[in-house]
Amino acid sequence: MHIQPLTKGEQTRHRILDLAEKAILQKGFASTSIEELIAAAGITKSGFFYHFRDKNDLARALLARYLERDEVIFNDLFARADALHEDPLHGFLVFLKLLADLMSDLPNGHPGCVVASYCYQDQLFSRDVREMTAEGVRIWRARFRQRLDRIVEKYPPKLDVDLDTVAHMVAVVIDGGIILSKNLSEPRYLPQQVLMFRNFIRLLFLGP
Amino acid sequence: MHIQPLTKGEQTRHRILDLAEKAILQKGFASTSIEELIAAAGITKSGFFYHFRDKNDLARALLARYLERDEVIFNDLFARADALHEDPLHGFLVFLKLLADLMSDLPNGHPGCVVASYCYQDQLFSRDVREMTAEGVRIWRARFRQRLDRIVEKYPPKLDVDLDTVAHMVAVVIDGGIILSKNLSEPRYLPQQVLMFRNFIRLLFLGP
DNA sequence: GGGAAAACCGGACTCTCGGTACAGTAAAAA
DNA sequence: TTTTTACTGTACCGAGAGTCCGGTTTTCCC
Repeated sequence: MHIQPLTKGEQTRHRILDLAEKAILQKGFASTSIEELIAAAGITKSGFFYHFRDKNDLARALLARYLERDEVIFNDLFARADALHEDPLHGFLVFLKLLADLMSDLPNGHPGCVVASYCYQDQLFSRDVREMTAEGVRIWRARFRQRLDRIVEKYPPKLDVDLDTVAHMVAVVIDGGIILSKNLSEPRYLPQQVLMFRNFIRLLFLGP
Repeated sequence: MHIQPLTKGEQTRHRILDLAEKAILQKGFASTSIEELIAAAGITKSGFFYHFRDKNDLARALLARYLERDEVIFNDLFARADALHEDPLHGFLVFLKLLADLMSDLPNGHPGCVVASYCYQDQLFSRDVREMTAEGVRIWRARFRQRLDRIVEKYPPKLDVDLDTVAHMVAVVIDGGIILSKNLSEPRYLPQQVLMFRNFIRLLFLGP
């Protein structure tokens, strides 16, 4: 797997997406103007519309890139965790620790979740974009559900719980933690929440 | 405590706020136009600006009302829970059950959290509005922290946890659960998350 | 180095939105 | 009845949003 160089067009496209993502996570999609993006990117309006059909197309591209990156990040974290621990439960616990570490390392705190941001403005987007966010959440659930299935084979849970709900909770804690951190301007709250969820997993499968 | 009748002006003001809240939770603040609100409320633009100085003032009033209502709802739930159980831990567990029930009873699912909605568009609001959201979260934390302090006196936790982080987690689970439910259009996921958090509290203070 | 495709530029056009100003009026409260 | 309260009506403005088209430069590839 080698990295192929980006064409000039792809570079510009990524530059626009970077600027758009930052702006959208702070002001929302509607109040992020195309004009401000092209001004910051150093291109003209026509240049923008060469890359994106319309504003909704920008939203779609942004979300697609965000979901792809998430996939890469989580695959990497799981791979690193699995390399350290063969046991499914302890692998998962290590993963959560790595995740919390990753979030602690973000200097200005987590910039925000595009999916969460879209969810409070979903009427702005076309149906296919909304379906993308839903599909993204389902993929998350499936990924963690798979891990949990392997855990319960070896560690019967101390309480009778629905594993899909536990799998959902990963996303819930992250999205809720981001909101908490943003609201109180305290980046450390997010990793704290992840570690508290980790405590829950420990208690649930391992006990005190 | 008796309810005093609303003046006509207060009725209109509330009607505007109702419409604004619903719209803002679906489209975001920026794309909720004053024009659409007055059309739906059956008043004119002048009527709107009689009640609110500008759009930011609308945002402030909306948030203030939301926080006040939250306070009333949670006071009521705690009062009902405390009436059933004197014990702090079991009172808290009953509270969480009542909260989950309340959320299950919302026919179209939870409409959304104004604080969470504002958080992904905070650059749109004046400093005082942002400070209000932060203060709202702090009040939440203080409320739950107080309960947890009373619990630990009687039930030493099975793990060494920071109680502020546990207190934060109530808001985290609710805000994250709302996002989950909205994204997958499945209202039941939110109460499920609350009950899963309840499981965590049980395991933490009571054990399996 | 030449041609084709990719990557943009310039500018114009239409719409909506937030906000202002101000004069007047109906209805409710005192 | 008088005085607030709660609006209506109209007219206006500047800013900015999204869109479109015809042209021009830049880059890539042979």
